[in-house]
Amino acid sequence: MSEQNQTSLHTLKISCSSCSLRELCLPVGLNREEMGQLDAVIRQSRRLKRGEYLFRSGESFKSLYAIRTGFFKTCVASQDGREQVTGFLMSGELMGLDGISSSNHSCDAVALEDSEVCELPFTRMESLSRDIPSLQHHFYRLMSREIVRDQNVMLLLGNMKAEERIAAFLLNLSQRLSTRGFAANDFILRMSREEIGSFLGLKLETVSRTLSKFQQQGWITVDHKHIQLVLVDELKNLISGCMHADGH
Amino acid sequence: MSEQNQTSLHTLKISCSSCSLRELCLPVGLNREEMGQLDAVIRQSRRLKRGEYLFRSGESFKSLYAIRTGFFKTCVASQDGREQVTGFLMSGELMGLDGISSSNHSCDAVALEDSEVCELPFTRMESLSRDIPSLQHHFYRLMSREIVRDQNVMLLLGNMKAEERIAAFLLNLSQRLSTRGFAANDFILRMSREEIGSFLGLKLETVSRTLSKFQQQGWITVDHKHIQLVLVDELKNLISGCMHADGH
DNA sequence: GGCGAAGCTTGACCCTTATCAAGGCGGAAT
DNA sequence: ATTCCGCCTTGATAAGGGTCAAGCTTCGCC
Repeated sequence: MSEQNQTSLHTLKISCSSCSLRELCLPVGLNREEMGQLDAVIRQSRRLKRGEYLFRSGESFKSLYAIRTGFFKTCVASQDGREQVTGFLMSGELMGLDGISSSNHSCDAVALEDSEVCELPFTRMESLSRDIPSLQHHFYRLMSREIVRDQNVMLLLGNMKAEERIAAFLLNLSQRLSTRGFAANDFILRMSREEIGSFLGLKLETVSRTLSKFQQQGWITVDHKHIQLVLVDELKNLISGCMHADGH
Repeated sequence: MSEQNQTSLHTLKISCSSCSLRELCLPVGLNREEMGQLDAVIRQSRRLKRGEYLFRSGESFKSLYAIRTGFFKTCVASQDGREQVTGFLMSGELMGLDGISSSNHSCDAVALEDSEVCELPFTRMESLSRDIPSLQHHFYRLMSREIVRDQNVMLLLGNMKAEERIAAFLLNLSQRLSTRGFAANDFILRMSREEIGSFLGLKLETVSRTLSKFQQQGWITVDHKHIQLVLVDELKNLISGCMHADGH
C-alpha cells in the first residue's frame, strides 16, 4: 500500500476509457464520479510509428501526453542543428509539461519505437484539477518531480566523467524498467549511441568506447542494443560519491 | 500593456502586506477580494544575511519563497561533497518548487547577498489556487517555466564550449538585470568564480581565463566582480548557433 | 535475397579544459 | 594601519574526451 502509493504519486498511469477501462486512472484516490469526469476528458489514445513526432518545438501547446506503451525521446534543437536530448521517456511518463509556460512546446517529442499515448487536453485537465484537489496536487507533484529530475541531469552534466555518466544512465534505465515489471539487468536500448551521447553530453564514439570498456571489465555485456548488467555493484560503485547526497 | 503582461506572467512580484502594500501581488488579474485572500496567506517576509541558508536539501518542504530583494544560488550536493549550482536567482524569482514532489527540499538555497524573501506556505497556496483559477494557472506556468529553463541549462552543459557558456551566462544575467531596471551592461557579480564554474560545468580557472580573454579582445571589462559588457554583439555572435532555435 | 545506408566499433591524433602551482590583490577583522 | 585569509589570475603540464578516419555489422528497402 505504501509502496503502491509511492509509485502512484510519481507516475501517471492512465487508461483511456476506449482503450482499457480496467486499468486504473491517475491513482490518486479518485471516487467513481471523479474517475468518470477524468475519463471524459482523456482523449482517445494516439498511435505513433517509430521515428514519428508527437509534437515539435514551437507548435502551439494544447495537451499533455501520457505514454501508454512505447518509448520516446524529448530534445531541443539549436539554431545550427545541434540537438540536445533532454530525456528518454517510457510507459506511464508524461510529456509536454514544458509547453505550459509559453503555450508553445519548447521541445520535440519523438517516438523511438511504435508507441501509444493518451492525450490530456490541458485546459480541461486544469479546470478538472480545480474540482478534484488530489488531482491538482498530483499535477503539482508531477511538475516538481520533473524539475528535480532535471536538476539531477545538471549534476550529471556538470560534474561527472564519461564513465560515471554511462554508469548512471544504465542504472537509471535499469531501475525504471524494473519498476515497470521488465528485467532490470537485461534490456534492449531503444536509442542510438548518438542519442545516448547527446543526452549525456558525450560524443557517440565515447559512448561506444565506454560500453566496450565496461564489457571488457566484465561489468556488462554489450551486443549492439542488447545490454546485460552483470556486476551491478561495480557500476553503483562508480557513481557512489558523485550522486546526489539524498541518493537520487 | 503587452510588455507588462509578458513579464507579469513570468515573474512573481509579491508584496507582503506587512512590507509594502503598494507593490502589486501576483499580477494575474486578481480582484480586490482575491488579493486580500492572497495577502492573508503570504507570511511576513524573512531577512537573510549573506551566506545564510534559506533551506537545505532534505529539510521538509513547507513553503515556496519569492525573492523580494537580494540574490540567491540553489545547489545540489553530491555525497563526496562536490556541489552543482543549479541556478542563480534574483528579485521576483521563486525558490522551492523542487520540494513539492517529495515533500522535502532537494536542493540548498543560499543567499549570496543580504536578502529578503516572502514565504508562501504551499498547502495554503494550493488551496487558494483552487479558488482562484488565474492563480492556479500562474503556478502551472511558473513550474513549466522552470522546466524550460532547466532544459536550456542542459543544452548549455551538454553542447557548449567554455567560451560559449560564459558568454551565455553573461548575456543571461544582463538580460535579467535589465528586466529589473538595472543597467544591462554594467553590473556586479554576486557569486564567486567557483560558483560560476559550478553552474556552467567548468573549473574556476577556466572561468577566470575566459573572462580575461574576453577582456583582452575588448568585448568586456573585468575588475574583479565588476563586469561591463562593451561589445555585446560579439558575445551574442559567439552563442548564435548554439542557442535554442526559438531564441532562448 | 541483395544492396545501400545507417549505425557501431576501434585506432590515431589533437584540442580543450582540468590540474597543479605560485603569486597577487583586496577586504574583513583586529 | 596591519595582518591574514579568501578569492582571483596566470602559467606549465597533463589527461580526458573530441575529431577524423577506416572498416564492419545490421537493418530496412527494393
